[in-house]
Amino acid sequence: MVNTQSSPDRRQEKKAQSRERILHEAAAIIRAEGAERVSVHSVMARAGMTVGGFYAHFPTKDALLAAAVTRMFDERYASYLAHLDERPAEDMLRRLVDNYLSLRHRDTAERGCPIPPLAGEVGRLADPVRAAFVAGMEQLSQGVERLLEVLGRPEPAALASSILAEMAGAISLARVQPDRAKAEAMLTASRRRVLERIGL
Amino acid sequence: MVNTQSSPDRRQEKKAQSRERILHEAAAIIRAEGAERVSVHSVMARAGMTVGGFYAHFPTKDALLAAAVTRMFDERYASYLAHLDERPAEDMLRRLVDNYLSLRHRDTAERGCPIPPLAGEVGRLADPVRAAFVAGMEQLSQGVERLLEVLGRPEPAALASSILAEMAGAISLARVQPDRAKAEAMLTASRRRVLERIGL
DNA sequence: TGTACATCAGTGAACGCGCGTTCACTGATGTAC
DNA sequence: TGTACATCAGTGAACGCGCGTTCACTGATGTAC
Repeated sequence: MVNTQSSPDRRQEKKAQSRERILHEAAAIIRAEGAERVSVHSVMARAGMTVGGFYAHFPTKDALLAAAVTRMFDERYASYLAHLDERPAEDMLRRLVDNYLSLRHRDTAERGCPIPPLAGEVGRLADPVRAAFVAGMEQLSQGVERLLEVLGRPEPAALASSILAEMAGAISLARVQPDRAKAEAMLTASRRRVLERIGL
Repeated sequence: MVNTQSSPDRRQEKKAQSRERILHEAAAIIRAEGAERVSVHSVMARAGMTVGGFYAHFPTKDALLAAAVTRMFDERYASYLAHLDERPAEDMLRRLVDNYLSLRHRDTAERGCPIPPLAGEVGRLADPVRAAFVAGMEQLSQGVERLLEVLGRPEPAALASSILAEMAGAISLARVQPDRAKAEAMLTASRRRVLERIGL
């Protein structure tokens, strides 16, 4: 009965796809170059459109940034956090730490964790952007806390916070260090100590 | 014999003072708002001058940023690093960690450590700026390593790197968190664990 | 000591450029009959 | 099925603004004699 050939809103669907592309490109720029490097022109060009069309999707640039930050956390962690209990807590934590503190993560910022590139500058951005960031960060922290709780570690919330701080700091500093061997040494130093602190 | 009233170069001295003011203001802006927020106009206005005069002191804005980054590390750590051996290594380390992971440090970014506000964006700045940052960071890391060595801790370089990553990450995340109590909990969590890992 | 000239730190207007946002428009898609 | 009109996602020029840098200038300080 439903007309799929030319449904009531094929136009609406097209628009939703455009919005997705804008969000995706904004997220990639933020991760690779920081939120202050996102310009309406650059995002729209990467999404295959021109500047004027932007305002059919978002009321302001800040609204885009807030939506993009939420999207970034979802892209990287929503699936992980939704399936916390499907494998042993040890495996889940080891996977997180090994992926995070890897040269691969250092070298592919445009698909990496949103925290390191944003931590320094998000405090200066509009409130909704900051709020989106804090919400994503707390969700991740609570997920780690839950895994540590399952393992029976004491003070799981404090340990989760401490570990997240070290991981985010280590990736930031490893990305600044142009000497690849030194960067790897930093990541290895943190990876071993984080795993040890978790008890793995 | 030396004429102090109107010495050969009182003008040169005045100019040096202007340069100091420019550097100091640039450093304050970087720490409080990030390097991308430094504009020639804003720095000169804060230093009590106008834009055009800037180029009597620095050839480009990037040259200012590089000099300001070096200055920031010197202001905060040169004296500390020069007197590493004057007090027990335990005291020196405890002082560093307690000062670093404090609400006070979180709330006074404009006089704080250069690493947290710069870690995320220095990779996108000009090479000399990044080089100045890496040099400052490595000096601090080597200072901590030396103190850990004195205490006989195993793998002091790796432990220094790991601790620095956690401290920088924790301050960044605590600054993003608008809830002061939550921020304090994060700092306390990291402070206790860092001190424990050092063996204090 | 007094005068004439040289120096140069700092001024402020101007440049070309990229920014976020606005707006009159176009043209493909959707609806009404 | 065919035609006339409505909708609206996206275009691209324009706006006012702040940016880094340049440059002709000013006027206080320094030097020469």
